[in-house]
Amino acid sequence: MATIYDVAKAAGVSPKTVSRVMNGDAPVNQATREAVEQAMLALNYVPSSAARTMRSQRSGLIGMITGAISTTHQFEDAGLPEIYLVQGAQRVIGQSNRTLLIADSGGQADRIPTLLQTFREHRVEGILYVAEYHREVTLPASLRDLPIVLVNCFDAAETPCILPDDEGGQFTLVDGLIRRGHQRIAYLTLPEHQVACGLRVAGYHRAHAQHGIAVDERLIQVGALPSPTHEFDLLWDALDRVLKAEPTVICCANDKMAMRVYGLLRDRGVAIPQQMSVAGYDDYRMIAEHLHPGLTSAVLPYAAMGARAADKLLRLIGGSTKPGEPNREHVSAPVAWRDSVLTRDANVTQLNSRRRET
Amino acid sequence: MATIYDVAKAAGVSPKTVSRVMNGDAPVNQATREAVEQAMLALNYVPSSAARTMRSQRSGLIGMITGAISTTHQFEDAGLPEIYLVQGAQRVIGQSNRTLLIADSGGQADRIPTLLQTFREHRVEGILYVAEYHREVTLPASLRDLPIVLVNCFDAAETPCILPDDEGGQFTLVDGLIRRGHQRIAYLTLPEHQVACGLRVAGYHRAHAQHGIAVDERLIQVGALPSPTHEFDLLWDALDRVLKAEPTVICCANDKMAMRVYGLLRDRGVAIPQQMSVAGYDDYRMIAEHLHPGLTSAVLPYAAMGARAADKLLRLIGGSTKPGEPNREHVSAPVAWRDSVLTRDANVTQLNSRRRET
DNA sequence: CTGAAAGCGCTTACAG
DNA sequence: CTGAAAGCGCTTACAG
Repeated sequence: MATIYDVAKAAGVSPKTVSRVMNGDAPVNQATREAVEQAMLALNYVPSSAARTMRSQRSGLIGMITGAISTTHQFEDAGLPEIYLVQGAQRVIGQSNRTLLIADSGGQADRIPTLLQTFREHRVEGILYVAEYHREVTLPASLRDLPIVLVNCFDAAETPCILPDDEGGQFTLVDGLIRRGHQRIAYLTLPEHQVACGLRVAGYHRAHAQHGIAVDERLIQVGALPSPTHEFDLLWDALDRVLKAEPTVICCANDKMAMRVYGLLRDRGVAIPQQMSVAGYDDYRMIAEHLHPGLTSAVLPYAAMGARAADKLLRLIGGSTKPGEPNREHVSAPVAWRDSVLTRDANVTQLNSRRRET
Repeated sequence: MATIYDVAKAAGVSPKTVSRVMNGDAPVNQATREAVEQAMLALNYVPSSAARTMRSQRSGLIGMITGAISTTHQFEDAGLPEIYLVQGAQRVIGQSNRTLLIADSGGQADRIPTLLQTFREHRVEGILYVAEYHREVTLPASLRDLPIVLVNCFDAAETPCILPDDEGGQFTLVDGLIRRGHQRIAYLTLPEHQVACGLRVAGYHRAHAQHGIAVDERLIQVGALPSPTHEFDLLWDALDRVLKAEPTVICCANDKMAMRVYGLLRDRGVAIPQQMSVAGYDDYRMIAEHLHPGLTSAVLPYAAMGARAADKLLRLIGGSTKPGEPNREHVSAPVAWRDSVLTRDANVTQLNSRRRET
């Protein structure tokens, strides 16, 4: 494999000049440059990032660690759309001429130290630490010396992090429902210990308050268990309870629950959306677009979160964080309106066909 | 940051001895070893993979390239479960003490050369090239000099590849349906130009032949378009046509289509599975487990394919491919049986509750 | 605008 | 079982 010396010799210059042409770190005479470029092409020269890293002490590598990519699914379903998170991060990192190294804990927390060791051997310049769902985490103490941004999680030490705006997402959804003529809005929530649960319920209340509508607490029921065992039984009962409070729309904690609710409502002979509107959360397109009718859902903005996190990390590394920049950032997202929600009031503007609003 | 020299000095040995302790490439006296290990710990020593790579000329890096992770979704839905593929590959590669570098073409083919350049700069030892669906590809000529294994795709040059056994998967599904008392089995297929379509239809026919059942060709209809536009209209018509042939079960080209069929059948007042059984393909658990009733589906074994591909690549790199090893390997998978399929014949053993068979 | 020398931190090749 | 010397392929620091 050709080295910088081979190129230098072929072009009749010094290695340092070849280096200058590659890196553009100093002016090079046009003719010299062309000779070098020709030599590089002729020799099929590919610079060695190992040599570059060793000498410059900068690897150009960013590590992303996640148990998300492959949880064991014992307690949680695969959070597959988090791959959008990878995608968003990679775009930003690629633009900064760096490379993303991805490590997967396979859902086994005890593998994380090994993965971090690999990152260290590769001298990563910073780390993106991704959680499979919005939660609090505790970082291994060994991570304290590296620039790090948490994604979809936060810690007590106020490590910089990027979070979804769960409160705002549910607010936007419920606000939109009210604007479409709904007044009795049921909410089948996540298990109460989940961070997202409290935030979204708060958004649900804020939307009601803003429109001066009193909340009937019977409309809010837990619709999912921490473990998926007997999930359908629980959901069936929760659905029973909210139906007694006579809602016109049922908000579900996520799209998977909405999918189950579709089945249960149809078993009861309830037509969607004519007799009951349904909404989800996450906007997993694999689900939302293929359900019939299409599912209205609050977007969980994974790609944007990944991009924002990468951005923040690069600024941490570059030492260019803005003065008043908060450690915790929340990413907002619109609602994807589809046909599962009926606009009830004929006087309300027809907003109902596949449109997004913020 | 501590170097091997710092460790050597602290332990009172030569750098080469430290190297031997780390790599286990030669016997080291027990006492010496302990002194070295203690010094490494005390100095918080982390070896530099850049230095190691440069001197040894082996990077320990495997590149995975995929447009899959982030297609633009113009023509195809996100093939998100392919993340299982990453997971399967990473497990095997991690076991070989190597590190996986993942690059994402973002669905833009013109970005691939840049990504490959990055891989080359990092001196990857081999490449896994992943397609978003079972298809033929043409590799860039520049890839000819690197060990490479295609995953979910193949090329005319017979590059080693790992493919799903689509024929066998559909055979297993239809065979299982027949054993459960179904004789009139509808099949809503993929668009005909798709590689998987022909293979699966062949599996459908083989299962019928094996049981001596003549195939009514009206039962086979194309249920999806290459582009998702007007997909529901097409599916509605295709469903109409197969229903006229009076099936007892409808096989769908994939789980997403099955999800749409659930909705359409229910609009017609057809109960699943009491009046009509339904089966899918892919076993996307995010869909199959949350539909009501749970969807029977042929498994698309992404994790196994990733692992097999990594395995094959490592053998290519190590020069330890078996003598008669074929270039193309097909990965078989079972069917995940769930409640969407009714066992029709009371005399048939009850096989019907959430079991897997090969 | 260009170059000569040194060094990043390991492992190789050799010697004992 | 252990070590001294050299070199992997770049960029740094300096000089002109």
